[in-house]
Amino acid sequence: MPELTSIHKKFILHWGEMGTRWGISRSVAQIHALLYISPGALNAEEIAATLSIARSNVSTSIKELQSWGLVKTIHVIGDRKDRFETMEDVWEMFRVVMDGRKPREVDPTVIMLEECVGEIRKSADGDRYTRERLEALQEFFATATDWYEQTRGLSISSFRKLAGMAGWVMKALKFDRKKA
Amino acid sequence: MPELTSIHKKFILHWGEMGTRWGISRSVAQIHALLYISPGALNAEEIAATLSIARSNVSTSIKELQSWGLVKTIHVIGDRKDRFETMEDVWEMFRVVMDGRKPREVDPTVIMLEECVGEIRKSADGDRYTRERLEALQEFFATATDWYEQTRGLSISSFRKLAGMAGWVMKALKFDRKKA
DNA sequence: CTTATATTTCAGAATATTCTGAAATTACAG
DNA sequence: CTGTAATTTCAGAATATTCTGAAATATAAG
Repeated sequence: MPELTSIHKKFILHWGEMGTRWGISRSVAQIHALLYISPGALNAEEIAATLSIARSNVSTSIKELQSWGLVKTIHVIGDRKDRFETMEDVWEMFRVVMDGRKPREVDPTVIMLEECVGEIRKSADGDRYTRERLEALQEFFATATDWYEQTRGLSISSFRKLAGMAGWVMKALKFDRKKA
Repeated sequence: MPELTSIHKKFILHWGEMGTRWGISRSVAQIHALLYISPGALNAEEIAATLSIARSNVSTSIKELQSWGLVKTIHVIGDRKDRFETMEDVWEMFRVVMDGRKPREVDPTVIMLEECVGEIRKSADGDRYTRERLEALQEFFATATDWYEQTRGLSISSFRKLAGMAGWVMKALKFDRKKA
């Protein structure tokens, strides 16, 4: 990406703002956006120059993106600089992000809930209401996790089909309910 | 919630931290957690005292939770203070959050992508690569939105069934692929 | 080994966000 | 009306996060 067109800028800036809403720093999200629309891998200097951010910031941000599995390093013979690229497939990108967030956010929450519910069960007085609420949360996370595991491997086209089925199932269930 | 048990504290603190990772301020998330495990509606003073935060902070945070549709005001005769409660059903809670985030985050992104792709199509040179990448994003958002609309109304039990079907579909599709 | 190039680290500056407390506003009982 | 309780607003303090630039470290060519 030698020169950014106004469209490139628009996309990168928007992606950066979206990032901040999801707990991702502007630089990290902007770099990801830039790599996403770059036909070839870019080196750190290019990224820094294109986005007008410090070289060191690129280093740190790239490391974070790599830790998420979103960016890979490319080596080109005759070029000592590392080059970076991200995946083209949005669906894979989404899965990678989910896979990255689950162990950092979902798993610790599930553990916390288990610990809390476990303690309530042990105690004599047994805070009934809290227990019910936390168990409801546990069920939610169990369902969500289960669902994610079941669908993780689906291609985008399979997923589209599944969405169609979901609509059908929903209608059928509503019909059942009316009958009952 | 007159006195918080250690379990209550554990849950509230964890929920608060999770909030910060998802772009929700600690106070807002903690108040939500507190209301979630409170058997009855609480007034602002009680919330402030229980969580050791400023009364004004409660006011602002409650307003934010209300703007998301996560908290409702309850009036009790003989009590001039507003009381607040949140929904018990986690599934509904999730849907409300999704419904709240979609117009603020997904819709503007979809519009941005439409604008960008529209401009590329108009221009003579037509940045092929960028166009492909942005169209891929559009497809992703279209599928996700479609899927969400189809499943929005499902109960948690229907959703569990759907997850089972998804597993089945995935296997079937893998089988097809091998045959082809 | 020396030197040039590339990358990382990290202290502190810049920035952004959240929170507080005081003042203003609103709501309503008497 | 008047006075009191409740709520909201908002300027600035407190805090947290992000970013920069310089120094340290690593890498490899000559």
